[in-house]
Amino acid sequence: MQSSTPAPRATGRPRSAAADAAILAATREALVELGWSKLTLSDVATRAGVAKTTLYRRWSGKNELVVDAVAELFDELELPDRGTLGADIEGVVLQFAAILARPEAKSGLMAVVAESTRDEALRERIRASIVDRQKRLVLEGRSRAQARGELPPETDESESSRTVDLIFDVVAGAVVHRCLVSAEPADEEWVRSFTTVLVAGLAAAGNDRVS
Amino acid sequence: MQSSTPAPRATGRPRSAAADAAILAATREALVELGWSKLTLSDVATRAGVAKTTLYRRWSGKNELVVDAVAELFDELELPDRGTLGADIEGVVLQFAAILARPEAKSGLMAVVAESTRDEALRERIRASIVDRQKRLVLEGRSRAQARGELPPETDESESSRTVDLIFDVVAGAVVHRCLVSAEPADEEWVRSFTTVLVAGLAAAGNDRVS
Amino acid sequence: MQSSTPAPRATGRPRSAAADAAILAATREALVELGWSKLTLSDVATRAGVAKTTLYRRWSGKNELVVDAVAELFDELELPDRGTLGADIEGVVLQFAAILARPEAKSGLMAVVAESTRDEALRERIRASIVDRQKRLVLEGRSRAQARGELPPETDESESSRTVDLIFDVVAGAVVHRCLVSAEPADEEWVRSFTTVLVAGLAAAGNDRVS
Amino acid sequence: MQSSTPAPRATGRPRSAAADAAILAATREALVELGWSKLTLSDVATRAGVAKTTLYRRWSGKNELVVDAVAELFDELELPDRGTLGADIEGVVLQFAAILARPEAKSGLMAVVAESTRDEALRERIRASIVDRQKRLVLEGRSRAQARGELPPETDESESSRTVDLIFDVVAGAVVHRCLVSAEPADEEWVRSFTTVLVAGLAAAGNDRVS
DNA sequence: ATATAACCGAGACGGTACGTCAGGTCTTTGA
DNA sequence: TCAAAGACCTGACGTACCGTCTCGGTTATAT
Repeated sequence: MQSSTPAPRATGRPRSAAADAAILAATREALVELGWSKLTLSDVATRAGVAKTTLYRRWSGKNELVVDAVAELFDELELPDRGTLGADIEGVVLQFAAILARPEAKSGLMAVVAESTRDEALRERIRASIVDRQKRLVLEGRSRAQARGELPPETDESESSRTVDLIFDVVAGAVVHRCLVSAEPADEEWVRSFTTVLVAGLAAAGNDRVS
Repeated sequence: MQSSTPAPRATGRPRSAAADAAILAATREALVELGWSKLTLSDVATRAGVAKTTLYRRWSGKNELVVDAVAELFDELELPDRGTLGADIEGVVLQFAAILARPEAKSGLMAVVAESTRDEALRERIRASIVDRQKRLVLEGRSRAQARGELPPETDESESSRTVDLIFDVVAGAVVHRCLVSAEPADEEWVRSFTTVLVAGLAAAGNDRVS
Repeated sequence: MQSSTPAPRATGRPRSAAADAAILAATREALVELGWSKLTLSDVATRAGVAKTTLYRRWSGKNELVVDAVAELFDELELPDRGTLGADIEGVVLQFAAILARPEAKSGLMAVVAESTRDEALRERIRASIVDRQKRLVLEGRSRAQARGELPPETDESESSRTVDLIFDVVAGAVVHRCLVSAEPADEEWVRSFTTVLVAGLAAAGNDRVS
Repeated sequence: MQSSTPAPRATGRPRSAAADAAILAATREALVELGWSKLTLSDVATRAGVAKTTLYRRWSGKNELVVDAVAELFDELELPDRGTLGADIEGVVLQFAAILARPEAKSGLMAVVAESTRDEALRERIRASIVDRQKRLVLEGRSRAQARGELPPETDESESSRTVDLIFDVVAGAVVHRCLVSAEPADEEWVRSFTTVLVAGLAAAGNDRVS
């Protein structure tokens, strides 16, 4: 996850593979109990049964560690085929909201995003590990909708890319804002209202574009 | 701003009014230069030409201070009448994006939101100082649109409130996500695309509701 | 002991006087239990009931702290008047040996001397706090011996100073070597033998000089 | 030097003999550059082109290693026959002072002596490798002086042994104190003064004893 | 005018976490 | 079996910031 083994090193004791998993799990556990700002790397090391130096050998700091720990949470997202675009969106938004309801995601995600405003490398890491990784859901949803005839096929590639980005910003932004800032549950009712607006908007905007 | 002076205190030296402003300004300055995580209260006190104790006498900690410092930034938002609902939204969204482009807002806002996931009182403070305070823009925009006949009038009060919240989550969430997570500029092109989708969605959803 | 209050500081909370004494006592205690190399400043701070920062605010490091802690041990040396030069020397050498027999002196003194071989400032501190401070004993002993007619009066000042230094090197060096390197007790028998040689040597060398 | 290989080991790869010399030389080099307290075994291993494990296989720790590295320095001492007891002593004292002027001796010797105050085994190692090894010089000097008639022959064996120890403590102690504590050069003038006192003291004390 | 009371600056205080470093041990590949 | 490499755990390092406290001193109102 964190580094693609730049030098394969033929000699010396190899790094423990188990340590990585233990550290990430311990990080999530600490996020749940303490939140991001009270999470300390010493504590994570202790929970993982690992020395602090081992932790620093693999991650350069708290932010990078938390990104990796949180990123794993979002990999369980998937887009089940529910028959219509609206239903598909509702399904994935509910999953997304469920993940954001977990304290390790809430506290960790926003904190690293905040940090990333002053750290270009961190922003890239977040984008690579979390954001771009989940855009697959938008792409897949659109393909299905196009196959069903709910949305018109793509004509312009850069236009297509911009639309994916826009949808992602709207969906992810709205859900995050609902869950973290408004601090209201993104329950079925809210998700249905939101999806209604979104699908209608997409359809109208799509028709505008092609017409 | 911070607390409504529970006991008015008739005697003793009154608190310096100038100090409050100096501290908030120093806080924003420090946010620009250092970002949230490297901002220290000692440093803010020094910048403001004030003792640390003076600072702690007025704010209980870093989070509360930053909320107040950031909240002032959003008070300059206004909704100029541009003739149509879409143009009004575009105008306010551009203003919002301009504020979010400033480093003191970026770094500070997300950080306190992250902290608020584990601090109920802080969340309330954010809501009172920032979120609810700006919902006026949504309310005013809707009134104008209804007066122009772009949106149907309200019938159900709780339904109305839910819609305001939804719109706020969508607008604020999308812009924040665009600016901070995607880290792309919310320029006129993006804002136009976003507004198109939003207005179409609202119109369609509104028609659904009244029909 | 450590600093002669360069700036009397009119403002701010004054430093606790009790802390200094507690820290030096704790340092000696730790020297007894752990020895120099296993003594840690964290441990000293804990023993003294003081924060580590308080300790670092007053001493720049382990070496300086130990010098001050050990220096106090030697202040109890005195030169009782026993009637003859030889008896006076025996008396003070026995006292010196008694101090060197204490573990806090043994371990601490040699360690800081070793460190001082690479630290000019530390060497000066040792000289000022310990060595020069105890040369008073040599001076006083010589005065008495001269008053009794056991030694001839001084004629050349720089010669006089060199002689004091030589005697100090011989006395301190021999006792330290006996106690720490040879690790044999500097008991009455050894002290008598040593004093015999020294007094005879001084008398003969003195006679050489004046004759 | 360090241990007499208790089991000669008939099988497996034999230990590199060159490594021992390289390690001791690297240790002295590191003592010169860094001093005892900043010398690290990792660094010594790197300098010697050897793995840390190889080093630990041969020495149990830093102290033992430094004792062996320093001990070799003193083996070059010898007692040239200059015709009189005083001249012989002057010669060897000047050699001793020259060795102590070298940084690897200064820093290393005192440090291990300091450590030895809390480590019986280390004290024995120092005594065996350094102290007792150089007492040969005192013995040889006395023999010559007796042959020349400068000192009376021995009568009592234990008395003889005590005298050798006393002389060694006085000579070694004074020179060490002069060089390391007083930090003044043990130049020819100082050595002459010291020798004058010592020889006169020995002669007078010896006459006392036999008379 | 003179208490009284809360304010102010400065800075020391007891803590906690930081990120680094050295000490020794263990685990790998290779000679 | 030893050697080299390097990851491992432990624990101390010296620094920085936290939030509290103790000073000497300054403004206000309330007598």
